[in-house]
Amino acid sequence: MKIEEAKKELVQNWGVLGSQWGINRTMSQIHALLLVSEKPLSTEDVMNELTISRGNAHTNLKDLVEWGLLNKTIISGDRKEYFEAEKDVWKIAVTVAKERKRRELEPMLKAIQKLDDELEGKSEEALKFHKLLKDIQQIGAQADMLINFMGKVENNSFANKLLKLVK
Amino acid sequence: MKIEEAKKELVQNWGVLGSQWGINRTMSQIHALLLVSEKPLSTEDVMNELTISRGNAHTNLKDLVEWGLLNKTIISGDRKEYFEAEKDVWKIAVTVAKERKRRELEPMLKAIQKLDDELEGKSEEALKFHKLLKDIQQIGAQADMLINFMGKVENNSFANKLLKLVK
DNA sequence: TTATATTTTCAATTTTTTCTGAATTTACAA
DNA sequence: TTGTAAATTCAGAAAAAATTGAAAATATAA
Repeated sequence: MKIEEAKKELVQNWGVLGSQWGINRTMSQIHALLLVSEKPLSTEDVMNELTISRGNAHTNLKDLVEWGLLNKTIISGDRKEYFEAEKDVWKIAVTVAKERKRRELEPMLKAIQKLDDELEGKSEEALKFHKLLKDIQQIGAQADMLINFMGKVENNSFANKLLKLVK
Repeated sequence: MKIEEAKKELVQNWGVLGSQWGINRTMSQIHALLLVSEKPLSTEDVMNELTISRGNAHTNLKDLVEWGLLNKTIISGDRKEYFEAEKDVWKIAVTVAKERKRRELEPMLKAIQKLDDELEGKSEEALKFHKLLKDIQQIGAQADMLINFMGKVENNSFANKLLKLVK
């Protein structure tokens, strides 16, 4: 298989995976496209590569920058903006984990805390429900620790420690 | 806040979280409903609690059983099927992680393996792309180890080891 | 400045996903 | 068996999400 074809397939697969995990397919595809691109691409390049509209390309590029997965770059003598992706897959994983925690998990955990604070009654049912809320929070806290740890170490260091942990 | 109201809110929040992570909102809500329910519920109960149609309730209950998050139970002298949820939040987390890995991550990793196997050329570009594929696979392998480990230990044991790891 | 290239916005449209509800099938008690 | 309650299916409807494309705003080189 030619490299161009292989890259196209990766972009497709990445798009599918994203959509299964609640991330807009185009956004994942743009991310993959820039991940495999040797050089920064302009909005126009992205439009052409993925055959999508200007508005769509623009919105998703902007979102990816907000996620911290892309950077804007300037090419001197060129008026256009260019985008390039973080290429370190470990860093990408950490960034995505942190962002999803911040955007989606944390609001949920806050809501649970609020529920627990406001919960009335001392019935057995109330106690069970309280325990459920605490259990969910505990798992949230563990995920948090894990993500923080991931953010602090390099990939290989994480792999080593994980290996020891598993044994 | 009354317990019934608190439970309803949890069901709503759970639904939102699910939809953000690519899981149909109704499915998450049904799961939460059974998670906070003191007793098994029938399809009819679920329809009434969430004000959804029979078809919708049926399909999502079936899917939840396939995910391993619900069990069918029989109440003697009653012709209806009842459903009850696994209540151990740690086990739920492990089940969800395993299922998502099996259904979504593994197909992606297989596709990547295939791409790598079939990749032609020894150009610098090809080597870089090859490295990218390997890096993605490596992270997949780490996620796999982590999930397996989670499946083997209890929640508190995991928390302890994680704590040591982080230090 | 000014002309124009580029970016941004967003109402309307298209696509995808989810849901409904009635018809069909299946399972059970008598 | 037979009658009926419950489970299952699925075509069409509704809702939600994504996308388009053109108009407006902004930025830059000359």
